[in-house]
Amino acid sequence: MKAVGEAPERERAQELLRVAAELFFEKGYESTTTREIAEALEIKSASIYYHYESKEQILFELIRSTMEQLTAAVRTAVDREPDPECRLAGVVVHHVVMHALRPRETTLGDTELRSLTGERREQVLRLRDEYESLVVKVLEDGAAAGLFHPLDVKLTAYAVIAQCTKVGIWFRDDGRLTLEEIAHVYANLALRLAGGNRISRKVVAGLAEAARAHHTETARNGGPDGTANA
Amino acid sequence: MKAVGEAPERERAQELLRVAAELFFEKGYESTTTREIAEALEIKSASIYYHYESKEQILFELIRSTMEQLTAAVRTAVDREPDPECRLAGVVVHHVVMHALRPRETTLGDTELRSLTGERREQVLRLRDEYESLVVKVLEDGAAAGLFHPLDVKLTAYAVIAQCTKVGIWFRDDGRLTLEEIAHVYANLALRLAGGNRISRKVVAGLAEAARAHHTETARNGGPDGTANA
Amino acid sequence: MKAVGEAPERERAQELLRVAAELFFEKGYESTTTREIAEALEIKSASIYYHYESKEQILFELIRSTMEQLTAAVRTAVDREPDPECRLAGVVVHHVVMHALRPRETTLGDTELRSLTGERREQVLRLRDEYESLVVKVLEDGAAAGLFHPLDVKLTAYAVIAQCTKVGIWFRDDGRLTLEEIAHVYANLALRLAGGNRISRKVVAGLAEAARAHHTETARNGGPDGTANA
Amino acid sequence: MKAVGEAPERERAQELLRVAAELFFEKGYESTTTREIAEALEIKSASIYYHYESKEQILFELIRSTMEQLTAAVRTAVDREPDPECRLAGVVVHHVVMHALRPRETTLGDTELRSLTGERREQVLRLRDEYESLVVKVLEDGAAAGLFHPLDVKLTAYAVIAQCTKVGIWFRDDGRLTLEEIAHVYANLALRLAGGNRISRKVVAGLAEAARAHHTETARNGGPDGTANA
DNA sequence: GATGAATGAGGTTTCATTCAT
DNA sequence: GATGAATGAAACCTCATTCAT
Repeated sequence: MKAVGEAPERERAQELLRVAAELFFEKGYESTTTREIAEALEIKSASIYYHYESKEQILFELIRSTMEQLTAAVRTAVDREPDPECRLAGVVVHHVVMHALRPRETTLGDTELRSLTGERREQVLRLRDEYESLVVKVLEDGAAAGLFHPLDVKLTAYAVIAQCTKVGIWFRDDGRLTLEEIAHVYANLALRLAGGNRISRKVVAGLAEAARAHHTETARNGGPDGTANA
Repeated sequence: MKAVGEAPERERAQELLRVAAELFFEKGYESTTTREIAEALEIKSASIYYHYESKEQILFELIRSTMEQLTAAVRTAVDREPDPECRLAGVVVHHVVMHALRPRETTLGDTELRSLTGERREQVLRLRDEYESLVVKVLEDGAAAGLFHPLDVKLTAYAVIAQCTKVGIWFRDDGRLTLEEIAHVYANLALRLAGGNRISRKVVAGLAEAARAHHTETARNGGPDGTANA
Repeated sequence: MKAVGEAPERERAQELLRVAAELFFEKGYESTTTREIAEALEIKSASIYYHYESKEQILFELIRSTMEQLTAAVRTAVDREPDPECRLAGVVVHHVVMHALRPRETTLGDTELRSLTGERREQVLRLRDEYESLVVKVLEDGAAAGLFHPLDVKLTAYAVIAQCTKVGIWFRDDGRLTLEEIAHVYANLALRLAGGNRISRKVVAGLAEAARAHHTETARNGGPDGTANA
Repeated sequence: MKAVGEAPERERAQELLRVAAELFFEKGYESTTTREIAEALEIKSASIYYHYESKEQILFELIRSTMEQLTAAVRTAVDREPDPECRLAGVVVHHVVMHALRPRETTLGDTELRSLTGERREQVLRLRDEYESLVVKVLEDGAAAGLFHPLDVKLTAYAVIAQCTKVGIWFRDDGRLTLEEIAHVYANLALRLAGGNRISRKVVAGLAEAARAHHTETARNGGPDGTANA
C-alpha cells in the first residue's frame, strides 16, 4: 500500500537506486553489471531500462541527488548559525552525519565521479565546486571575524572535506565510537585546522541532533533510500 | 646504453608500468584496456603478456612497489628525527612529496585497490595497515611525550593521511604554491590536528629537501618511473 | 506451431545442441569455435550465452543427456528380457541402434569426455561406470545361469562396448548393411565373446524394432535432436 | 655419453617426442600447448622449432612412427605363423603388447588422428587402411581354410582392433592381470569373434615373449621412447 | 642449440542495450 | 511494467610461430 497522493508510485525506481548505490559502493560502478542490479531486485536486466535510460544515468541520479541534499543541508547549517565556530562545526556535523547514515550514496560522489561523462559530469563538478566554495566561505568569514587563523584557506577547506568524507568508508553502527562522538571529534579537528577555538560536546550534540532530523526529513521527501514510504 | 652492473635491463617492463600508471590514473583501472596500454608503448596487446601475467598483476606491481617505497621513506623519516614535531612533519613531508612527484602511482593505492583480488589484495591491505600504524605510532609517542594532544589517535591518523593523499590529485608543477610551500602547510595542518606546536618554514624546507633526495635516490634503483636511466 | 502442453519451447536451445553435436563430432570439441556454432544457427556468438553458460556446458548437456538416454534404454531391455541371451542381445541392439541413429551425440561421450572438467567430468564418469556395470551384470547373470562362459567378465564387457561404439563412427544409412543386419551381427559377436549361444535373425529383428521405437519415443520427449516437434 | 656411430645426437628431438606423447595422451593434442612441452623439457617454447617445424609435425612423427612399427610387428607375426589360429593370436598379441608398453604413442593414432591435416593425414590414413586389411586378410585366410567362421569379415576385423586398442587406455603395470594374461584373454576373444578354436595359454605365452622381444628390439633402433641409447 | 621479445589471429566470454511482445 | 532473445562492440587473454641474436 503506497502513500496516498504522494510521489506517484516511483517505488521501483527508488528501490533500484538504493540497490544500485549498494552495489556501486561495494564493487565500484565499472565492476557492477546491470544484471547484478536486476538480480538484487528480482527482475531481469532489460527491465531496468523502463526506469532509467542507462546505467550511467543511475549513477548520475545517485550522485546528483545526494550532492544536492548535502549542499542543502550544509547551507541550512550555514544560514542558521551566526557564530563562525558553530557554523564550521555545523557544516562538519552535517557532512559527517550524512556520510555516516548514507555511506553508499555519499561516497559515490568521491570515488565514481570519473565514470560520468559529458554534461552529467559537468553538472556534478559544478555542484562539487559549489559545495567547496561554501566551505571556503565559512573559513574566510571566520578569518575575517578574527576567529579563525587558517594557514591556507583552500587547502584547509580541502583538508576538512577530505577527512570528513572518509567517515563514509569506515563508519559502522556498532563501532568503537557513536555517531555523536565522531561528530564531536571531527568538528574539533576542523576547528583545529582552521585555527579556531574548540567547541563543547554539548553544542555538537545539538548540531548532530539537528543534522539527524534534517536528514530524516529530507529522506522522507523522495530521497533514494526508500524510507519515504515508511 | 644501460647502467653497468645494474638491474639487467627490464626496460620494457618498467616502461610498461609507467605507461599503465598514467592511464590507470587518468581513466581508472577498469576503464583502461590492455590495448590502450599497448598502443601507448607502440606494441601489440598480446606482447604485454610476455612481461606481465595479467592486467591485474600490472596494477598490483604498481601499487605494491609504490607503497613499499612510501613506507620505507616514512620509516626513514621516523628513524632519523627524534623530536616528535619534526618526526610528524617528516612523515607528512615525505608523504606529500611522494604524492606530488609520483601522483599517478601513489593515487592508485587509494582509488584502485578494490580492483585487486585474492592474495594480491590481502598483501596490499597488509601494507596499508602497516603504513597506518606507523603514523599512529608517531602520534602516540608525541602524546606520551606530552607534546601532542590528539582528540582521537586513530581518527587523527586517518585524517592526516586522507588530507595529504589528496595532494596527488590536484598538485600541478605550475600551480599556485610550490611543493615546499605545500609541504609547509600540510606539516602544520598535521601538527594542528595532533595538537602540537607549529614548525618553521626553514625546518620544513630541510625535510622537504631530504624527502626529494630520498625519492630521487629510490627511484633510481628500479623505481617504476623510469628516471632510473636518466 | 508448437506442441500443446509440452515442454515450453526451448526450441533455440535444442537446435543449438543439435548443431553443436554435429560440429563437435566432425571437428572435435576443442577445434570447434563458438563462432562456428553461432554461424550454423545464423545468430551471433554472443547469443549462445543466453542459452548456455559456456561452451563446456553445451558439451556436458550433450554427453549427459545422451548417456542418460542410453542407460535408460539399456535398462529397459534388461528389465524386459528374462533370458540371458536375449538380454545381452537387447543391450547390444539398443546400443547399436542409438549409436547408428544419433552418431554425433553418442560418440562424444567416448571422444570428448576429457574436455569436461571438475564436477561435470565426475558426473559423466559416474554415468559411464553405471553403464558399464549394467553390462557386467548381464554377463555375470548369464554366466551364473550356465549360459555364458566369459573368459573375463570385465574385459568382455569392455570389449562388447568398444566394438559396438564404433558403429557411430562408420554407420551410413546407405551403407553395405542395413541397421537390422548390423544389429544382428553385433548381437552375435557379443554372444560369441560371452561364450553363449547364437540368436536368430528374427529375434534380433524384434529387438531392433523395439529399440527403434524406444529411441523415437524418447527423442520426442525433449531429446536434443529436435525431432520432438516432427 | 651417446652411442658411438649411431644416430647423430638426435637426443633432444627424441626426448621431445617422448614428452609430447605423454602430454598429448593425457590432455589431448589440441589442449596441449607448445609451452607445456617446452617446460617439461626445461627449454623455452621457441626452441622446439629448432627440432620440429610445427606442433602438428610432432604429432605426425609420433603417429606415423608408431603405426609403422605396429604394422611391421604384425606383419612379422603374420609371416612367421602359418597356422590361422596362431596367426590371429599373434596379431592380437602384438597389438596388445605394443599398446600396453607404449600406451601414449599408440593411442594417439586412434584419438588424435583428426588433428592431422592435408598430406600428413592422408599418409596416416593409408597406414591405417593397410593395417586393417592385414587383419582382414588373416580372417579371410582362416575362413578359406575352414578354420574361422566370421559373421562378417570387415565388422569382425574392426571389432578385434577396437577391443584390443582399448588396452592402451586402461592397462597398468600393477593391475589385476599380467600382460600375458591379458594377451591370452584377448587372443581368445578374437578367436571367438572369428569363430575359431581356442588357443592355449602356453602358446600365447610364446607369442607374447616374441612380441615383447620384437618390441624391445624395434625401440632400440630409433624408437621415440629414448631407450635407444640405453 | 637456444632464447628474449614480439606478433597475428583468433578464442571465449561479458556487457550494456534494444525491441517486439 | 516486464521480459525473452538477441546483438554490437569489445574485453582479456592464449597460442603457435618467427626471428634476430
